[in-house]
Amino acid sequence: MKPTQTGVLFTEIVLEVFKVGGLFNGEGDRLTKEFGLTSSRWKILGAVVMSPVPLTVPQIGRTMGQSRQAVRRLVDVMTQDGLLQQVDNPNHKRAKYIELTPKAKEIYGHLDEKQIEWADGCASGLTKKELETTLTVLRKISQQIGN
Amino acid sequence: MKPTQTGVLFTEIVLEVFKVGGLFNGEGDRLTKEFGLTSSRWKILGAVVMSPVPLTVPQIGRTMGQSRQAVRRLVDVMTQDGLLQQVDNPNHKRAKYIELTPKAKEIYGHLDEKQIEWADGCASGLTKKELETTLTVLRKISQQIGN
DNA sequence: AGTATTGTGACAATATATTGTCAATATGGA
DNA sequence: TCCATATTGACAATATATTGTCACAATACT
Repeated sequence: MKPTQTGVLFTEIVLEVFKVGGLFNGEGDRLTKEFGLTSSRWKILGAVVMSPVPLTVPQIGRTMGQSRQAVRRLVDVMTQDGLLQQVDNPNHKRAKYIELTPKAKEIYGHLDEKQIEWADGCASGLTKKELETTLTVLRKISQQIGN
Repeated sequence: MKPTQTGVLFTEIVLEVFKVGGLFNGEGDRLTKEFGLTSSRWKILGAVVMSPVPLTVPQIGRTMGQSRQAVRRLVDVMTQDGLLQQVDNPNHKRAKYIELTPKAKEIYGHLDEKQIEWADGCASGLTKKELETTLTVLRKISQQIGN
């Protein structure tokens, strides 16, 4: 079987996504270091902050495209570290709602500032249209694969 | 500080890259399962196959945007499994060249077939132009962050 | 109501990956 | 040549993440 033109392009995108993902993780670690966080823990905070409704651990996992066990572990560590609270969920006896502590909210605010500067820097040299197309394509891929 | 329009877009792309990366990894694991491989090990094979010149472990790492230690570990395991050979490098006493064994070459061929079908499926519904823009943007990001 | 299916926490095993350190090897420049 | 710097393998510690299993809780369906 011969690859189609778009198929080849797609393969190259896959490899580049892996690479860029690794680089983003490194950048996230760098930005969060002064607050004693990591890229992964920051992402947990982000998922909780962004959601309009309170989230449980498995829901955070689904938002991030990760297993509930991976999120479970991070949430437990971050609860120990005084960044998250697990509060009762009236709709479910076992699955608690996850909330940021005041300490975490403050840190998240600082990080948001830094992240905005960083993102602006990264996005310079790229047009709005290019970025929109990229986001659209990535989201379509995400949906197609299964989410 | 207020985020720029492109900055916000960029942030969304970051999150989507993480998600899609995870999904790609899952797909890679699925495709390679019947050959006893994983996504990560397949990527090692790909890096070696694609390169026009023989590569050392750290060079594979740089190609993939990964630490040499991560690649080192996989290469050692795969050598044990009879997939890779580490041959003398006339230019360096310690850093050997990494080669595929015949067994690995055969598996890689089969995987390439499967991957082409998969990529074609994923790319359907996306135009060539969209994919090209996406690849270009991701590569620019990769370069900008530092690679 | 009763039952089958799904979702969840807890726990364990394993895979993947980064960071750090040290000694040996290369490399580039005075 | 000599020396400072960078690269590499070896080893260790730690972080991240998936898969699997089990018991319990919630849900859907009859």
